[in-house]
Amino acid sequence: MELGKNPLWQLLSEQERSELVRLSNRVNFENREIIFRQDTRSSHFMFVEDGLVKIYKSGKGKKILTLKLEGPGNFIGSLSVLGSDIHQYSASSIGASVVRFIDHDTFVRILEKNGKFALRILRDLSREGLFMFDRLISQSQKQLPGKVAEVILYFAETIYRSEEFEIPLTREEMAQLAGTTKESFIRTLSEFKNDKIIDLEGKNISIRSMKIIKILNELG
Amino acid sequence: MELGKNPLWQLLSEQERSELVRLSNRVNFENREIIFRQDTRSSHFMFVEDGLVKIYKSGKGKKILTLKLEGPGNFIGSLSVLGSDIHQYSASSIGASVVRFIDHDTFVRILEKNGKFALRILRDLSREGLFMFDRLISQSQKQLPGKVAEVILYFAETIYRSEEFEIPLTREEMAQLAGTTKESFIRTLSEFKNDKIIDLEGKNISIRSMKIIKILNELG
DNA sequence: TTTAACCGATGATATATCTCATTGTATTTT
DNA sequence: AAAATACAATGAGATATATCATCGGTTAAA
Repeated sequence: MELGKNPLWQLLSEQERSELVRLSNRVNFENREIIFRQDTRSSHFMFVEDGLVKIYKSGKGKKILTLKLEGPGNFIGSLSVLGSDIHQYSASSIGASVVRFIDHDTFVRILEKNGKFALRILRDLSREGLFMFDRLISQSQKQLPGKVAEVILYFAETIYRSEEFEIPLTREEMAQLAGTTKESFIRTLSEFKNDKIIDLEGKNISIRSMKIIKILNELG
Repeated sequence: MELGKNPLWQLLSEQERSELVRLSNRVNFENREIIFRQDTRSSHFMFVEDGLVKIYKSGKGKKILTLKLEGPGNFIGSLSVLGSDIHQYSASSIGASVVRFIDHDTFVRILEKNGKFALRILRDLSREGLFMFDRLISQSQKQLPGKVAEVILYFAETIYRSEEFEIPLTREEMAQLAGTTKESFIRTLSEFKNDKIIDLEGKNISIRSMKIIKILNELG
């Protein structure tokens, strides 16, 4: 997802776009490499051009909560860059990824000059915020089967758009995405398997009854 | 907090401001009156000019989660207006309040034309998003004493800026703000009272040991 | 190659919090 | 003024999930 191939960038003038390219740079990340770390200064807007990125927040103790996975064509960390000087969460690469780092001042200058573009970013950010709210509310209100079903559905519908996929995360990371412990997550996954709701073999999941998954997700 | 007295509006030209005033209207709400309801169409930007407004989301069953209370000088529901056509949560008045309703198209037109203003809104929205994330994460990770301490601190520091205040909510509403049940909330409040962390008399709370409250809030 | 660390899985136990029930008081409705 | 509803408080019991422990298998390090 090169800069320029995304409809988002169509809102920029040729000059703005070239300025953006000139004053930004692409960075390659390997599996599990950290892209930015919570509590450090946020100085750049970041745009995922390729790969998959994990956005997570570390709480008290060693508790980690994964907020979302972000694929190509999306900004990461914008909320922190705009709303705070300090990153409020961390990001790391899942597999190899490519991220474009855009200088803060450059981007802000363009936002100020180009209202249509700013409005577009505003809408994207709002949608992202609403999505995260729903996820966090799920984590505080749903119980285990609902949480696990939600994670499975997240991979099936949002990330891979397929009912069969290989998860690039460990069980513990999946648990962090669901807002529970790895033991509880594993147990519930096993129950899903025993109940023939999914096929499970290592990191490969195949949904056998999308209907039940959806019901569990809805019911909580 | 009249429109025009807020630094936010200084970013608008005289013409833009008068257009905004002309195409918007102030509405008075009484105690517990609903301002907008989840799952209805979101057509207006709303700006709290006076009073206090409760933002909440109803989940499965009759579970309600209160996201935040919003006072004068703040927008409500912008996330939904920008990121969705449908309100993703509800708002109701706590006590009497005054809300300015701003026509969607008018506001968007100004946002598009005035990048500085759009950027300002973008920053406000980001800050608001980050704040809500923290609250929701608290609700999913903290346990009772931490949750209750957080709510007390919220009133003391954000809403009233005083260590002594009268809460305009019932115990049940406070519980919804903490993300727990009314029984659990009441019990924990009583413990705080017995442990002489707070003085409690009906809806009047006075913090006796801010230090302990803060520790409980931090520790979760 | 041996050792160590990580990962997935499962059992036993502990515990925090929800649910249900009751009671008194305050507030609102009739 | 009486009845009905809402609210605050507290107890007993149920339950979901976290925590702790273990164990085989795999991967990475020494």
